[in-house]
Amino acid sequence: MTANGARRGRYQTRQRRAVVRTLAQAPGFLSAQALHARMHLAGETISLTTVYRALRVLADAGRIDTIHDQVGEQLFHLGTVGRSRHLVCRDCDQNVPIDADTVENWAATTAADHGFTDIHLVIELTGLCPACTATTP
Amino acid sequence: MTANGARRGRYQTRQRRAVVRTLAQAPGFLSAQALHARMHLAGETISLTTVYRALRVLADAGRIDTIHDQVGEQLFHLGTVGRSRHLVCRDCDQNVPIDADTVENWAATTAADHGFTDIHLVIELTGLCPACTATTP
DNA sequence: ATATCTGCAAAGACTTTGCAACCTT
DNA sequence: AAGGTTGCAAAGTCTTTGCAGATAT
Repeated sequence: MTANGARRGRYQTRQRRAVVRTLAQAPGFLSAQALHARMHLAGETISLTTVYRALRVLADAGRIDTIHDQVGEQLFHLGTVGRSRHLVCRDCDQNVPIDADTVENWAATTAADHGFTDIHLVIELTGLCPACTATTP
Repeated sequence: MTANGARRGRYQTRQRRAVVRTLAQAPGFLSAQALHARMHLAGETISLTTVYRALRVLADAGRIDTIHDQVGEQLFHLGTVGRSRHLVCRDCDQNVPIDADTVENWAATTAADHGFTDIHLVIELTGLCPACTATTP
């Protein structure tokens, strides 16, 4: 949208390297705020603003996956293998990446059958993970 | 979270009826703000606060599906899991009911593979219909 | 009559933006 | 040197909450 968008992400900086490194060490998905907190604990010096900007650059470049938690907070995760989507636990937010080829093919086929183009599929699959299933009445 | 939660949704009010009615007439998913705007256009008098509260009541009661858009805004949709779904045109809102057995089976299988229970699947499939595809640059 | 709802304004949480100084190339 | 990047603070979204008055049952 902005002409400036194309120019972002050209320089390597201590902060951006740190963001990628921290993201790489994180187990699952992190919110921008959680990532920032984690970096601080690790002794990194970086502003929340910069974390957000770095994440946007990474997202624009397709280097990270993003999903949203139930409150609408964005969650980020490094390393995208294909267009993996996620299965999220409604209780503890634990999430598992899943292979969505089946649905995506279905979506593409279905849409094409009706002559629709420029398909966009939003899918949210939630449930209770094994642990929460056990502890829920 | 609040013990008060259980007491919500007991009274029928003009505003809540209007929320449900408007939601029922909407083609796909709407954000709280969009719903409020739509209601205003329709001549309804209701505050944004009340829209949010009504939506929460409906969501708590399981009467609406909620997902999140790409910016993290919550989107609501009356109706329900497991029913016939729709393919919606992003330009003209025209929608075609589609058979979602394939995805639903996929969802159930995938979730079960990971030990998840109480599965909830929300999908929104949009695109440009033949007519709009033709008239769009 | 009483518990629930509504609306306003204020507060909260997350994210983005303006701008001067600082770095990377 | 040139242009992207950073950090701070301020501003912007979307959403929730406190409270007094209005409303549903």
